[in-house]
Amino acid sequence: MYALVDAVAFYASAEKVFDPAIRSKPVVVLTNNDGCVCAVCPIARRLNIPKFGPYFKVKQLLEQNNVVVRSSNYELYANLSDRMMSVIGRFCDTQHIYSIDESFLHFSGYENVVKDWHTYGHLIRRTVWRETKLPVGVGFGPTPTLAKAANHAAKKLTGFDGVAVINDEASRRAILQRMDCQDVWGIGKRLAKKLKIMNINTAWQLAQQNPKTMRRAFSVVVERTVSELNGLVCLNWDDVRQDKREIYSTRSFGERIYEPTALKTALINHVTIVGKKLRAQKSLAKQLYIFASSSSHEDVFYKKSYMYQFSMPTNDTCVMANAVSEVFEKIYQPGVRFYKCGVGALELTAEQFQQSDLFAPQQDNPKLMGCLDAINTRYGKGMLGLASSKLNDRWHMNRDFLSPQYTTRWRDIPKIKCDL
DNA sequence: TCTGGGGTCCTAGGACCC
DNA sequence: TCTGGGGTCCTAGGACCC
Repeated sequence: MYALVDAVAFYASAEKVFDPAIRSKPVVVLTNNDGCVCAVCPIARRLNIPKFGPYFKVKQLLEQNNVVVRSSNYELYANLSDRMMSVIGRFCDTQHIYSIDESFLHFSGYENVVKDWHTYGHLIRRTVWRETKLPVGVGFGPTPTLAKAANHAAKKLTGFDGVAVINDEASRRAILQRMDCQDVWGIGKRLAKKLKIMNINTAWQLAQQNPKTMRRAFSVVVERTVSELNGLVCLNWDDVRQDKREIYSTRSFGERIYEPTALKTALINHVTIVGKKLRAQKSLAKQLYIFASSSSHEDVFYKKSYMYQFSMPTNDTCVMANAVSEVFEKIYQPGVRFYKCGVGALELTAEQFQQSDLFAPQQDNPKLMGCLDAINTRYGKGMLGLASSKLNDRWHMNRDFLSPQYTTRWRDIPKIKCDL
């Protein structure tokens, strides 16, 4: 049995944790630079605000309805996510954290431990709420895709109250018949449209298709989805949590930038993030993709990228920063209103298989990187970094509606007034 | 006045080579 | 006169997810 546990509108719910005054109000959270709406709490959902629609287009609607608007407070969300995940992890000995607010649980050998999945799901929900004040939905199913479907039912369909279980033919049918294809994990807008033409509208109808036919018509991914909907596990536990094959860090700027130093500083910061993620996964990159662009909404769209080949795979931030410096002139062009940039690590290999090269000019320094990571873990990120990442930080994001970092910054810790 | 997220995986198609 | 393959590498962009 698999379970998928995730938070209801996580970012919006996280904003409510330390601010009880807004718990009964409609709340939305914006993406980086306050660009789009990315989380809509259940109360605000009634206003039909499009998720990932640009903020400026719904600003008026939000104001008219007294919706509380917040910028993304990643420091807060990351910390609350850690707390939530550790509570959920107590309910199963194999947990896989799939995203900031979702985790899969794999129950193997629990037949005699858990008598009733509904009761167990409600226990998880109650415990997470009591200990973190975050509302979660819990879905159980015999495959990861069915657990996802049950989770969807738990949160979106009437009559489920936060927990749904697919554990026999009747429950599978009841839930899949009430779900659109597009609500199935792995079926997006485009595929749903094509399926509709074939007169496949509900998840149940999709499950009735022949997997081999679906493979021919679409891809192996759709074939697997259909099989999973029928209770055949295709995404095994190792697949679900296998290492990433690409690691990116990209970001748009708070304001357009023109200066080379500012752009270069931003790129070095991205390299720092990618390096850290690579080392966390114990991977090395053979290639580094480096790009910068103007806005795609601009009349003339400018984008330049460069694929850097390392002489041997690396996860050393200094080596990667040198690569950025080396190719920077090929990417920067004076006069361009730069809007976005980033780097990606590609062609990843495992650290344990590193082949050293006596004559390589490239100098990796794993000890230095280990020390860097240890210091930043201990004293907060950004405590120790490359000088070139601090030269000019005019490119920082806009976060006009930011809440305090209640749990990660001393001066933001909530104070309780006590008049005796 | 201006404003439009970020990450990962996959594939079609172009360029180049023999 | 008419015809002309296959592999590799790289890139841009599609598709999906949260």
